[in-house]
This record gives sequence, structure tokens and C-alpha cells, in this order.
Amino acid sequence: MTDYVTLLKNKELKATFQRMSILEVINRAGHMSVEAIFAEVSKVHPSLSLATVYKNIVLMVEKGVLVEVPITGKKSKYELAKEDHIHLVCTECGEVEDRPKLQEADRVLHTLTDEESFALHKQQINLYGVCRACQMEVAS
Amino acid sequence: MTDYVTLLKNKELKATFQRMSILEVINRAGHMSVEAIFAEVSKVHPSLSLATVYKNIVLMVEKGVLVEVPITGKKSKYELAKEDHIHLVCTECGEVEDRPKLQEADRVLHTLTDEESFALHKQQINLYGVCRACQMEVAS
DNA sequence: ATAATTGCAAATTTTTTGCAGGTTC
DNA sequence: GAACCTGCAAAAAATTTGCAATTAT
Repeated sequence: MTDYVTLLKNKELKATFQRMSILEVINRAGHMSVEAIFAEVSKVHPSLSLATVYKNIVLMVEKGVLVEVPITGKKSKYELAKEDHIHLVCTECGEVEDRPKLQEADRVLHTLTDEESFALHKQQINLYGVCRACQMEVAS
Repeated sequence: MTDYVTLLKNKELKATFQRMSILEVINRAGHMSVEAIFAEVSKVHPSLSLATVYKNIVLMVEKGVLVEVPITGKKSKYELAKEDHIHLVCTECGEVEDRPKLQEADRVLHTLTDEESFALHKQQINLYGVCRACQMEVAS
């Protein structure tokens, strides 16, 4: 159970119902677009404004609570900030899944950047393909 | 020297001045946003329409001539389709540089997806940090 | 000659902004 | 009570579309 109140307060953000709901739905779905967040939170808070969603996403990304996941050919999704990981992006259903970043890959990439004094701050690895579920769909 | 006429014709696209200019400026800069492409090509073709740039980017991405490079916190850039590689993205100056994709990293990622029958089609690795040039700027 | 492409203007979609009223600490 | 947040409406920015004129093959 994540304590969103504490999480927000630690970043000097007020714990409003809107913010906590945003974090909640993102946590539930894993990765969500702005529109999807708006649609989902609207269910429990019908008077929600899309502008509020935008403002909060910008703010929470700045504060490091959320992370943008840009996706080729689609609009960005957002996820809760967490341990470094890899994304499997299904080009059929659009789902994004997390996988642990393997030590070995990590080491190789650091070696590359170290060699030429590129100050590496953040890695982003997206693997695009078709997930098992969608492969079975096609087969049937 | 790339032969853009042949490149386009192979994809069943007419070799217009606008298209060849777009490919030319992208090839020169490496990675460009829609606005930057429009600004640059406008120099040699002042009557160019922004709509034409959009239409051509969509089309050439569909045909596999161009590749979208989505970047966290910025608008996507576009590059010529080429051998698989890694991107070093400088968060100071915005420049994107290509680096060869190392065999070792490639193998590790394939192992990951093979294990769970994820049909991997495309890898996208972006490394965000500060390039050497920008590090020296700050120091001075 | 034909079919594709361009440029323009208008329409749509996406995102940002300003501000009055409401909420959190 | 002070500072911050929300929702609304309006504005700005980004992208798409329709169509007549032009261009490539």
C-alpha cells in the first residue's frame, strides 16, 4: 500500500483528492495517457477538470513523483516514479509492461557513456513488439 | 552521398523537391523536430507549407523512410531510417547523437523477450545526460 | 494523361494560461 | 490566514483535413 499523502507532502505538494486519485489510477493501470487518467479519475470525481490533470501531471513530473514514458507513434504515458526498469510495449493492444533492468545491460550502457565522458543521468529502454496475449488473438 | 530519388521511388513515393529537401536537412542535422525541419527547408523553398511537412513526415514514417525518436519532455525528433543504434540525448543542449548498438546489450534484451515469448520487433534505447561539450560550458 | 502532391485556409485536437472561488495546512 | 489548488473559460499551440491548382511519372 502506497501512502500517497506522505509521498506528496515529501515533495511539498498538497494532498488533494484529485492528486491522490491520479496517483491511484496510474498505480492501478501501470501506465496511462493524460486522456485515460482524466476518464478514469472522472468516474470518482465527475467535476474534475482536464486542465487540473494537465497541471498536476506537469507538476508531479517536475517533482519526480511521476515519470513520462514517451512511446513511438502514440502519446506519452505516465507512470509512478520507481526503480529503473525496461518497458515492453505491445504494438497491438498498446499495453506497457515493466521488466527489471538487467545488471548486464546496465553495465554495458554505462561503459559506453563513461568512455566518452557523457554524464549519464537516466536510461530509457523500450522494447516494441507483440505480447503473448495478442499473438494468441491473431492465431485464433 | 545518399540517392534520395531512388530511396523515395523504391517506396512508391514521388521524388518532389520538398521531400528531398526534408531528407537532406534531416541527414545533415541527424535528428530534427517538425518545426526545425520546416524552418530549415523554408530557407531553400520559402513557399513551403507546414502542412506539407506534416503530411510528408507521416507518410515517410509509414513507408519506413523516416523514424520517429520520441524524447522525454520534448517533442519527437525524426531521423533517416538506418541500422539499429542507441541515442545519447543531451538534456542541456537538446542534441541527439547516435552510437552503435552493442552486440552484448542486444543479446541480453533478446534473451529477456524470448523467455516470455514477446515478439520483439524494435528496440529503442535513449540515454539521457549531459554531453561533454555542455559539461565544459558549465565549468567555465 | 493520370495519379500523386502541394499550399492554403479552415477545422480539430492538444496543451497552457488567467483568474475567482474553494481547500489544505 | 496564507499559500496553494481547482474548475472554468478562453487562448495558444500542434496537428489534421479538404480542396483547387500544380507537378511527377
